[in-house]
Amino acid sequence: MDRDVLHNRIIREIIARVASGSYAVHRRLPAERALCAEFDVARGTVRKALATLERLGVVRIKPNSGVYVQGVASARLPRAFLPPDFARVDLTDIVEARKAIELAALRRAVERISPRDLRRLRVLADRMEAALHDLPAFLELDLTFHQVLVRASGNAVLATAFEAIYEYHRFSAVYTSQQEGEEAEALACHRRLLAAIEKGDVRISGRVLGRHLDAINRYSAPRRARAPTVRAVPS
Amino acid sequence: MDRDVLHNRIIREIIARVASGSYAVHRRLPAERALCAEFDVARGTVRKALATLERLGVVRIKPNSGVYVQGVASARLPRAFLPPDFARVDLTDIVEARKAIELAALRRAVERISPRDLRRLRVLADRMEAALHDLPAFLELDLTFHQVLVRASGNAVLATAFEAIYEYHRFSAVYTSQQEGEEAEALACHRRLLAAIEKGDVRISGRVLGRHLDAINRYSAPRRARAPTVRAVPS
DNA sequence: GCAAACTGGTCTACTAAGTGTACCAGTCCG
DNA sequence: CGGACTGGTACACTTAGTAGACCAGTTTGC
Repeated sequence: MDRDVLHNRIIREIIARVASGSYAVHRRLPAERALCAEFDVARGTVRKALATLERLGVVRIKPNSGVYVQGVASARLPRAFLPPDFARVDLTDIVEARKAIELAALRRAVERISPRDLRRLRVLADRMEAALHDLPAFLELDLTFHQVLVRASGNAVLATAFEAIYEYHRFSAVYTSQQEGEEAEALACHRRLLAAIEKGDVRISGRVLGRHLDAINRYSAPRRARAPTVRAVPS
Repeated sequence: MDRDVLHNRIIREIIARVASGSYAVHRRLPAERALCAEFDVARGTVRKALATLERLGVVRIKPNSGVYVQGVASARLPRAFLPPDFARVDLTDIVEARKAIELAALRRAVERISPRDLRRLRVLADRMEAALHDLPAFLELDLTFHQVLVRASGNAVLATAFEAIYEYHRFSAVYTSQQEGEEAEALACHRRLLAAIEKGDVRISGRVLGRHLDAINRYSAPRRARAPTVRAVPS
């Protein structure tokens, strides 16, 4: 029963944001005080996290100026800061698990989705369209879309399972090499899926979702398909 | 980002053990010092957890004698001590999620299970046979069997998802009313499943596992099929 | 170009959680 | 009946985290 200390959780969160691209390399992080507000945490706690992140080479701290992202690719990150067993996971594992959970959730969601959730999905699709040229934002909206869909199943157990593998999704940007233009196709998939759900069509919606998830495998850069650039070190 | 304090985790663990039947009602808990050793925690921490459990009505502390299980059925447990959204979960939700995850894992496991894991499963089946008349022990072995099976898939993402819903499994004893005799059938299922895996038969093993999980729904006491006896209270 | 706003760096006082050890007084069982 | 075991209590200590203040460089907007 080792304690999951607060500043370690912040470290993991920031690493995930860098890995997912939502904190871009060489850009400045939000100021310490802003991070405190976001995580609802004292400044000392954030500072402890940032100090560790600098030791790990994920960020560089410029006094009186800001904290700058160095990137996560070259860093050797202790296992504790990565999803469980990360070294042994590849993109197909993530897709396989997502398909298992999301397709099961979809079957229920098609029957019992609420008008409110349906509206939410539509709004998300619109926001994705607006974010077509901002990859990190697009990916985040994409994930949120899937999350809302799973919750719409009304099965809290499936939702818990989905949430548990959320970390892997965020890191999957590490494997993929999604290009401009592919977002458009992803968006179209979501629109088709949404339409099928609105019609209550289990078969079509299932097929669309399945193909959409399979497509993720195609984005993977072939040369390092099984070799993530983020390496875990023993400690 | 609220902190997950250590004594709360102990509270949850003990509640889960009571709910699953592994700590039987009216029986004595392990001594405080024994719990300390098991959880690798100081005595003050265990005592804090026990004090809360007594306030919740889950146990009764008899000074100089021991801590006795009162049961969890009549208790009103704060949400924080139950699996997420527990009030809205019924047995079919748990089975649905388990099927999604375990069947996906099985497909992989059939192809790539290691001799070591295969041996482990055989040992577990034997131990289940030995525990045929000790329901709590039997259920624990049952779960371990499924856990090993999922891990044998080699997909850490699926394993993470399975682990995340472990809490629900443990509480599913709350819903079920498994009787003597039904263990024998469950054991037979596991044996058949094992045989199919050894033959590398995806179809048969999948069908056996699917039916086995569906059978859980039949154990559910019909009169309170959707109404768990463990109630959550707002706080 | 300069002043205000903002940045990370430092310090202090405080609380809560958890460790580890020790000793007490009842209970239980061989 | 005595020793082992039980929960109850106290104490000194460490660590994590909170909350607030102030400093000295940077950045930025007027």
